[in-house]
Amino acid sequence: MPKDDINIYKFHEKKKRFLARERAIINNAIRLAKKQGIANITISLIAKHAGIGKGTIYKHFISKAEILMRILLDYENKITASIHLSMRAVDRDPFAPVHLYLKMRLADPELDRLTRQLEGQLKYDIQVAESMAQFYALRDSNVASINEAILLLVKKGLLQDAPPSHHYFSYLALVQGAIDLSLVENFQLDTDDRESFLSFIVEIGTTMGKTSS
Amino acid sequence: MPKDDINIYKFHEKKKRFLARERAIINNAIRLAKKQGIANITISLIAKHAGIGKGTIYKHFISKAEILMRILLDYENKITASIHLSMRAVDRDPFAPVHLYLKMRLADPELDRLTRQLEGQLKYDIQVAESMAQFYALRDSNVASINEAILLLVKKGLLQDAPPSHHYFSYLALVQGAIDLSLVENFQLDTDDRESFLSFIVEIGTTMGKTSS
Amino acid sequence: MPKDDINIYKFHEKKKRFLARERAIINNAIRLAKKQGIANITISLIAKHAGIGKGTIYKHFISKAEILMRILLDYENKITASIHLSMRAVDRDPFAPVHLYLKMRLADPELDRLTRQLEGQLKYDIQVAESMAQFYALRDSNVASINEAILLLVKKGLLQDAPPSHHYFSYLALVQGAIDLSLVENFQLDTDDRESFLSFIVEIGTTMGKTSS
Amino acid sequence: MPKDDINIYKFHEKKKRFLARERAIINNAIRLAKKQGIANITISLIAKHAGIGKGTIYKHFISKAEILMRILLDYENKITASIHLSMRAVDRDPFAPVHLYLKMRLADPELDRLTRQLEGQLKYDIQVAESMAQFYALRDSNVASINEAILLLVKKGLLQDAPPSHHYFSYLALVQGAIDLSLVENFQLDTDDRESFLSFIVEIGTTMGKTSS
DNA sequence: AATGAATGAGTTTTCATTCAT
DNA sequence: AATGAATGAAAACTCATTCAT
Repeated sequence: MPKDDINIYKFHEKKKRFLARERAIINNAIRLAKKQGIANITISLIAKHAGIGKGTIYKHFISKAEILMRILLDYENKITASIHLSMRAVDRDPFAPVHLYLKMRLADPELDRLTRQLEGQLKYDIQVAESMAQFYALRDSNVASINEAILLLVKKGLLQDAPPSHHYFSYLALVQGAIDLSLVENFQLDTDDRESFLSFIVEIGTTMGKTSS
Repeated sequence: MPKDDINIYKFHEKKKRFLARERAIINNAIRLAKKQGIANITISLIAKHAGIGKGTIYKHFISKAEILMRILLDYENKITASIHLSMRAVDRDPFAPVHLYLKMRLADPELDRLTRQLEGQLKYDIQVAESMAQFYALRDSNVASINEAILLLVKKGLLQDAPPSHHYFSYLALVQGAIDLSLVENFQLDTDDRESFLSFIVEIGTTMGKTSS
Repeated sequence: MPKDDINIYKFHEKKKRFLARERAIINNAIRLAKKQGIANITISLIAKHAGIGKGTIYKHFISKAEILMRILLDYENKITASIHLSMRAVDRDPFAPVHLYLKMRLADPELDRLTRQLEGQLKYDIQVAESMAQFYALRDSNVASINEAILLLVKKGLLQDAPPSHHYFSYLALVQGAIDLSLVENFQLDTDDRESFLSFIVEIGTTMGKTSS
Repeated sequence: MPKDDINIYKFHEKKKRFLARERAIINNAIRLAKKQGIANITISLIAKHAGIGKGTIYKHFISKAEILMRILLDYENKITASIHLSMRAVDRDPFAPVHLYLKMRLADPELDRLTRQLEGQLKYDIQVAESMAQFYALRDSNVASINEAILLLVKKGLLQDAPPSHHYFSYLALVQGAIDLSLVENFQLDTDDRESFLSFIVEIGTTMGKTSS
């Protein structure tokens, strides 16, 4: 192997390791926040669980808020990507965007709830104001996409004629509530129950408001 | 007025002022937590907003966690009282407990959400473990009461025959989700919309699953 | 009873109660300090145990340090009085001052040790600097008295001819050490042992250095 | 120097500096406690005098009580080590353990007294209960060792036949008392006097109770 | 005169962030 | 580039002292 190739190879290896570490930070932050609450995680803790030094985290993120912000953005980005993907299938299945959106949100209920808590916390943090604006823009666009998809369903006579926001909000309320509910301890939902309960909600969510034609 | 009566009067005045301050602490804690997130409130801040000294707060609560705990318990107690009251009206209106419960939860959506966040945080705090157990007991009893009321409705043929928990969870999911949703900024719900949206949810909530007889 | 006499009586009653309260404060402060260490007593605690309000304590003492100071001074005063008394008996029993002094110190070992700790603490407190000076003057005079008594014993040939301070210091070292020792837990001295041990020390103390004539 | 060796060297350097800082914390805590009383030292003060930040102290000790505890344990450990060492010399000099023990205790009278005050304070601190148990175990073993040495002396006819605890307690009483005495200001002992006084006490201590053979 | 609620200065402790190695 | 020891701002909490009743 020529020397340059070796260097390029090494460079890519390095980059890969760097990115892997970044993921490790995020993933452990998420895991710990899920397990013991946002209020109880520290940079030290994340570093230890990610198997790296505390200082290294600051090579990847300029602040703790930035990490939390990143979790929020990653989540919304993933949903955005999924919506865009489903848009292409809208001809074959007009329900695809709505359906996929609901599925995405319910796929990891703990993460979904975590992000809502994060949003509530970071909203007041001037440090990440810019990223927050970006996040809101992203979500607005997602809402707009969903509304657009709903409008299409109404036009096709597949949904009752009502403002899209009505439909959207109803879905969302049910889904979001179901998520929170499924996560509260002491509600005697064992793992099986929880899964079936969430499936049941998806079912209701995707038929709610459908014209009975 | 005899001297003793004056003293009794003064004593009650003092007690009243003491309790008023306690309320001021709680209310300001709630107000601030609603406004800027649980993560961003401090004892100093609460004291300043309640117009009292930092030390005074510790005459009423032994720790910060105790204040948060109190908010949680007060809320659940209020709901408990309301349920017990509605139980008496169950002969005239079998839907009363369910209906009142939903109304209570939706009466102050921000507070409702706050309590759920508090629950998530205090769950891991050994300091208030005992109070937490008390809270869970309280809630369990409330859930049991609602389930009982639902069972009655099923027996009377007013609700579909399904496990009470199914009905209860569905209500809850919708209500809770609607609360969170109504509170998220950028969802372009102005005050009027929000009110009508929540009324709409109560409507759905109390008819959902009703037999079409 | 004439009105004036009633008033005088009342006045004395009041004064008596006032003084009793003062004693209650001091005694409880001592009791608590003995029981749980100087570092762990608060004004609130003393007030509660004395059965009075916190504020009342400040009618008697201008500060917490003043209370501690008072304990110190009371103790030294008591010793002073005792020495002065024994001085009168010096003709009949030339050992009386020395003997009584040692007995006084060993009468309440816990209190004796407490006062030595107090001295170590109050020494640095500017607030009570004046009282501290008074305390030191008192003690100096006591030391002088004892030395004088020792000198007499030497002159009478009842003690070895050595500087009085030598004798005094030896007594003191033994006594003080015995006190501390008798108070340290884990030294397996039950109450009986302790009493006999302290008596043994008095014995040694009063014979140490005696001429064997 | 090979790269690895450099790293090992650096690692040791770091570790050494870390330990040096720990010593600096302890030593300054001791110095300040001696100078102005335990009651008057704060973490801030220790940090300032050790030339480090407040937070750094908490890298070494989990609480203030832990620092004080450490002083206590260090002292008792040092004595333990010394006793064990002297045990080996017991054949040549049967008085060695007793003598060395007395010398150790008198070597730094201020520290000795400080530790006794610390013991009195930490006894009531639940936070360090475990370490306190360790401390008591250590001391019990030391007392046992000394008693053993005394028993040997009695058997050899070098000490009067009395329970070892009698001898031990007498030594201790004298030594401890001498320490406290030598530290009390206003007892007009200048540095020279103090030294000679303590030597005199060691002298008495090691001959006290000796059979006059 | 007695009280104890109120106070805030001062303390301990935490933890995000920096930076020398 | 990675580290973790060091930092100090900021938080929770304590308690001697004040003062209105």
